[in-house]
Amino acid sequence: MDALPRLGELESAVLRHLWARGAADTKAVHESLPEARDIAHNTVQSTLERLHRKGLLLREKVGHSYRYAPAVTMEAFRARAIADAAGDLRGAAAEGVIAAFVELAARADRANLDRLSRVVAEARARTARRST
Amino acid sequence: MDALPRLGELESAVLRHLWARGAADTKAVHESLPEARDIAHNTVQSTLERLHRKGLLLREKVGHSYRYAPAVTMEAFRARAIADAAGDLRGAAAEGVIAAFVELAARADRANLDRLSRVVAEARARTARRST
DNA sequence: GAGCGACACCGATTGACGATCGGTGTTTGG
DNA sequence: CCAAACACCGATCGTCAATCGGTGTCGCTC
Repeated sequence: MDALPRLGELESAVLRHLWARGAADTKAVHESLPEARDIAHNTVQSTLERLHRKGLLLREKVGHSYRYAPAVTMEAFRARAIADAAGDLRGAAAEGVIAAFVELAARADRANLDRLSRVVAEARARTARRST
Repeated sequence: MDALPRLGELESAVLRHLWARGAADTKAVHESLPEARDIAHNTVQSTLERLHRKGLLLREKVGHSYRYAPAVTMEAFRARAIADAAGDLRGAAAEGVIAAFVELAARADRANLDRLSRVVAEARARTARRST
């Protein structure tokens, strides 16, 4: 699992759009971009290509144009971004990072403490079953 | 709390060094850099200046040179980086991000499940006390 | 089957920004 | 007062995203 490539503004916007609305071709993406962005069709296409080259989009020929779809879910992407930001998660070094994350999550939404408990329990159950 | 500025390779290395060894002047930082990095004194100085401009380093005149020190702790920096990477952690959107993070942490080190449980419990205790 | 329209692909340009120094001026210690 | 040490300015280079224009190709329509 490589580190995530750096994304530009437009790249992020396009990716967000595809996560929100699912697969789309260049034209659809172009038209759905905020009016503020007065961009040529070509520019959007270049961006889709770049994201495809970076492995963040899958594409499939439909008719004679391409249909692009996210190669990773938004959740997986976020998780990798967090992992990159967090650095080493092994050993004692993980302690501070985990504390920081829990603190942040809890501050954003108290319900996240419950979500964390539940998810941790599920992960434990899964691991236990696998190791049985 | 602004978003963190993007850091280059050398910038990160310098910052890491200052976190590890504490405050230092240009010469000390330069000399402590990996031998592999055959860099001019000037280059290190420019980098220190850039980090200072970005608000990541404090500096104080000592004699006629500067002594640089981190403006934020490594933990605080990491926490902000994670916050930037995680995006919205409120409401249902948090669910996936949390699941992804736990999955990642558990895969890196099984002990992280225990760390998570403990940290979550502590956070809960803290919150409960505060809201009492 | 020729022509047109829709697209993809390639290459060029521009603008940020980090890395890297050289040169110049100033400050400090002897 | 002089020389070494150092900060600061400005220039260059490399990388990379954003942005298009031009060209080639494929499919559909008379």
